Parts: sequence; structure tokens; C-alpha cells
Amino acid sequence: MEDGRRPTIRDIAREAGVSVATVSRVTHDDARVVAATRRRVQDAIDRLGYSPSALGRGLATRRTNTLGIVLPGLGGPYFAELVQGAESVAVERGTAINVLGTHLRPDADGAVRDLAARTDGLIVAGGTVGEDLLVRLSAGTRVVLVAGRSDVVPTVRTDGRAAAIALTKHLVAPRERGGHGYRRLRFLGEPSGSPDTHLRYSGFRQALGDAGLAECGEPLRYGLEVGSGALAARRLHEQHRDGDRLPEALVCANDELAFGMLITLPGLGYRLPDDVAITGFDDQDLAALASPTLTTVHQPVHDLGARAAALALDGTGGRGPVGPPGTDVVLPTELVVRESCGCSAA
Amino acid sequence: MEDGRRPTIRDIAREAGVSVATVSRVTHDDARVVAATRRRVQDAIDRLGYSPSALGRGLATRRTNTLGIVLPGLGGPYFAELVQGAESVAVERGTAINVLGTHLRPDADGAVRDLAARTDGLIVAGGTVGEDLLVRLSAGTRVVLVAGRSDVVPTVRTDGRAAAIALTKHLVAPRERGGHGYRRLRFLGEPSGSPDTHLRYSGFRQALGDAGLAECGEPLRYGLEVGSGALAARRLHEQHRDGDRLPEALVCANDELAFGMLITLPGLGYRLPDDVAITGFDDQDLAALASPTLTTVHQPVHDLGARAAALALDGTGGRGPVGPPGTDVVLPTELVVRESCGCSAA
DNA sequence: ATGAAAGCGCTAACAG
DNA sequence: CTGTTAGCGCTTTCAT
Repeated sequence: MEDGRRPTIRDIAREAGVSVATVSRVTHDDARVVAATRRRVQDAIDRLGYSPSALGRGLATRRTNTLGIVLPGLGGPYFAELVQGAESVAVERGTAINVLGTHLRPDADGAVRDLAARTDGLIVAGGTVGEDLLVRLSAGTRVVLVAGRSDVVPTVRTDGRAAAIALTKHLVAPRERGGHGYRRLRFLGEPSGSPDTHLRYSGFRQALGDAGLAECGEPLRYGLEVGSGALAARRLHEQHRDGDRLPEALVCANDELAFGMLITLPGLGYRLPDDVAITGFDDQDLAALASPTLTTVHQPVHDLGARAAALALDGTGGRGPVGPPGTDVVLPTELVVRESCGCSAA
Repeated sequence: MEDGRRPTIRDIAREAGVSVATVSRVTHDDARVVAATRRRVQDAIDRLGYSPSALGRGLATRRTNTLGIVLPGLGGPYFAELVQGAESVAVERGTAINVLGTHLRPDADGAVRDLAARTDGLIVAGGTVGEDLLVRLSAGTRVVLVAGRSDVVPTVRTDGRAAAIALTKHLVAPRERGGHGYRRLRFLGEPSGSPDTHLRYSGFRQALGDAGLAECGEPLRYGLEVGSGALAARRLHEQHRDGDRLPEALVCANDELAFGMLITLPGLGYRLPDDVAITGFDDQDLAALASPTLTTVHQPVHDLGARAAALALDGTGGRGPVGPPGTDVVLPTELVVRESCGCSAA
């Protein structure tokens, strides 16, 4: 039985004394096969341990039943959740999932094209591949950009600007309307550093303007990791020592930066959120566990993955067909109010 | 140029006025093609935006350049790290990665066989597929079991028993030898619940015996999640109220259980680790952030993924060839001593 | 209800 | 150095 190679459809056909077409029909539950024949074939299949080659099948049908997901890295808080979202819809369609992290790959573009060559649809995270490559890819596969904007491929994302507005509103709104009434706010992050940060900063300013306020000082221009947050905290401390008034609230471009603040400022003698309120963005798991717990914006990452997968797999966004190319699905974020903005522990 | 379908090797051949063989050679950097021809072909490739079909190529070469990874779920602390480990070796070989979560799949076995049909190698997490299926799979693909034991396929794992011994030793060793000198220890977890738990319990008992001690009470038989830990904490509290002496140290089958203890016992009036020391197992991210920080055993998940990938891809474990089938790579764990065992915050 | 045969896109001898 | 050709494993008309 074992001569090393996997049995092919022809082996089964011979074993069962039928044609390959019939075997093919059996593996597809084609009703036209009479019960007796079907049984003979199924027996042979079981006996030889046959399972159809995805390759051969793919070549013949021009479908791979595979969904590709391109992300910067295969770590971080987003990866698992996004993949799970995609998996949840892939399951229904019997589709496999192929993941690719570009950061580690020396020839990222090549790897992406390679991936495109073996998938029916591609989910690409914003910022991982250039617009030009996106164009080329979309000629062959169905490509969906997640967490980013593009005119050439359909898009699934959240509205970072609107979210930042809602967040900032909570900080500046008068107390009687459930806000904190802060008037001196500052932004932490480099607005020109990433599109996300830019949008968040823009929303921040918008809400400030709407409330008749101005930023109290330039954005603290730092990277996006915990370390940068810690650095910024020290810088803030120095400025304060040199006479600057502390802002009442610091709006951070993401949770990591906020964590950096949370772990550094107390050591410098500041009480949070009394001396300065801190907010994050993204709602990582840690946000609920930090001390004080972090007020932030929740991203529906799972849903992003699911919607993107649905689009990439058959052009359906979930609520009926939506036609690429101009498609732009915007999922709602949620303001998660915890302690670090000054709200008391419930 | 665009008639909908992707260009094939024949389109390029025609466009460049050469044969398909030459095109194939060019896409493979075959040195035998003369520069001028190569340029003509490359031009045609660029012009038409051609990239070889992975399907056709796979069918012809009988290789897919794809590695499959089968896990229970695509979430949890292990997933991302294991995949990253695998990815790190996949990158070098230009291999794609196909992930599959069995928990969501209604027909998990079918999905796994399907995956096997489209990959050169398969990494299977312990406990996701039965031994029988493992056998069938290994006939076709190279299958590696990670975090589990099997006689039919090569294995990459850690030695949970040895790790538990080291951990327990730290708790019972006399102070002058860097230990805590505890004499009343108890285990939390259901030994017969999972192979891992069994091994850890067995190591726990072994170390106890070596020190001339016996368990102070039956294992607290609970599940493996935070909730179970919390439940167990309440149970412990009741037993104590009813007159049982509290153990000096509680060895938990995993970090989650330990977290359950950490968040519940203080509310019941116990001080940790003074009233009772707690240890975990696995070293999840949270372990370093909990309060008190959790003493636990670090699992080299990244390395597990990398070694398994190397084995699955070409039968190499990393240090020279290791021959399946009896292969059993055991990676070292590391005892991470933090505060919850009674060691002071350094 | 079943079979024969023509591909799907590519590679790899084998010729030339 | 380049072209011809026979598959790789499967699906799918079109016959029968």
C-alpha cells in the first residue's frame, strides 16, 4: 500500500474499477453517482487513505480556497485577533488561511506577490505594501486593505479622527455633561509619523477647536512604543521644572505611549490622574489592567478581520454585496472610559 | 493587456518571442539564459505583470513551499509566538505559512487533512489531532508534533516534569541554599486532566519526595482557566476556615490558575506571598505584571516553533540532521523567580 | 449513470 | 543557449 507517494485519483479509480471522473464526482458529493458505485469508490478512498490534492484541484478550478493575510509582524496585540476574525468567516467557506509577516522578509514585495499567487483573496494591513504593488496585486486577486485608505482597493477600517474627537470631547466637556472640563490638553505622538497618528491628532485638534480651546503646547513628538512614552514623560517633567504649567490631560497617540507615561510619571512624583490625566488609543489587553486603568478607544479588530475576509473572499461585506473598487467599510470604535482620564473607579 | 485573467507563462513566452522553457528558466534565475534573452523575457514579465502560479509550479515540482501549523485556537499567548518562531525559519527558505485553528472548525480532522494536502510540512500542536490521524498524515507530509509526545511522528517539546521539579526544589530547598524551606506544599490542577498537568504534578511530587516531604493535601482539582483559580481560592479559604492549615506554597498547573489565586486571595484577607506563596507555569506576559509578580516556568515557545518548523521543512532540527521517526527534541525551560514565591522584589 | 479526453500553469528531461 | 514535450492531479464538458 505504501510506495511512498500519496495515492492519486487514478489510484482510486483503478482500485475501485471506475473512471477518474467518477471518483471526482464522489469526492464532490455529486448526486449523479449511483449508491453502489459510490460505495465502491468510498471504500477504495478509505482503504488507500486518499485525499484529493489541493494543488491539482486548484489548478483545475482556478481557485485555491485560501485566504492570504499580510501584516507587518506576526506578533503584537492585533495579529491574533485579526486572524481570528478572518478565520471566523473562513471557516464557513472551508477556506484555509495563509499568513505573512513582511517585517522579517528581506524581499517583502516578492513574498507578497508570491502569496497572492496562491490565494483567492488577500487581506493587507495598512502600511505593509505600497500603493503601486496594491495595484498590481488587485489585477490578479481580490485585495482588501485593512486599517488604511486606498482608492485602488476596497478598504475596511475605523475612523481614527472621529474616535479622537469623541475621546477629546469627553475630556473637555463640562462636568455637568459627564465630561471633565479640562482646558489644558496636550497631544503625545508624532502626527507626521503615521497616518493613524495624524488622524488622531487631527481629531484631537478638531474637538479642541469645537470647544473653543487651543492645544497647550506643541505635540510631544515621540515614537509609538512604551519607551518613547517613558522618554516623553521625562521631557514633560523637565519642562514643568523649567516653569511650564503641566497640562491637565495628555492625549496619547496609542496605548503603548500611555503605558510609558503610566509607569514613569508616578516615579517622578506625579499622581495619576489627579496631577495629569492620561488617555490611550487601541484598548490593548493591558489597558484594563494598568494602574490606573487606562481610558482609551477600543478598536474592533476581530470585526475588521471578519469584514475584510468576507470582502476578500467574495466581495461581500457582511450586509449584502458591496462592490469594490470604491468600497470603504468603516467600523465603529468605542470610547472606553476607565480611571486614567479622571473618572473614578466604578 | 487586461482581459481579466492573470497572464500565464505562455503569454510571456509569446510576448517575448521565446519558449515557455526559457521563461521558466528566467523566473528561476537559471544561468543558462543569455543576457539579451533574459532581458527580453524580464521586460515581458514586467510589462504584463506576470508572476508564476504557485499552483502550477507546485503541481509540477510536487512541492508547495508552504508550512502548515495546526493549533487548537488562533488566540492565546502561544499562537503568535509559535507562529513567529516558525516564520523565522520559514523566511530563510522562502516558505509560506498556513495556519489552522481546529476549535472553530466543525470538521477539524477534514480541515487538517485538507491542510496537509497543500503543505510540504505540518506542525501540529499536542492534543489537536488524534494519534490515528497523525499516522495517516505522516504518510503524505512530514508531520511534527509540538508540545506533546508521540511515537509515530517526531516531536518537539519541553520537559514539564523536569521543570516542575526545578520549581518545587526552589520552594523546598533550605534558605541557606537559596530556597524558601517550605514544608507544606499543595498542587492546584487536575493531574488527569491533561498530559501537561500530569507531568507537572508528577514532577512536583518527585521533588517533594526527594526532599523527604509529602503533599499537604490532595491536589485541588480544577480546570485550567483564571476562573478555576478563583474558585479554588474560595475552596481553599473554606477549608482553612474549617480548620485546615493553609499550605505555605501552592504550585499551580499554569499561570492562569495562579492569576485566579492572585486576584482572589487578597480579597479574602490573605497576604501574598506571606500567608501563602503562589507559583505558575508558562510565563505568560502578565506574569511579570501581576502583583505580586509571578514566579513561574518560562516556556521557549518561539524556539519550539522554530525547531518544529525546521524539522517539518527538511528534517533538520537545527543542529545537524536528526532523523524522524523517533526524533524527540526537548528544549530547556527556565525557572523565572519573581515575587510570588516569597522572594523579595529585587 | 459513467467514461474519455482536453486542459489548468508550470517544470524538467531531452533534443538540438 | 533554447525549444519540444510529457506529465504533475484534478475537473469538466461531451459522449455514450
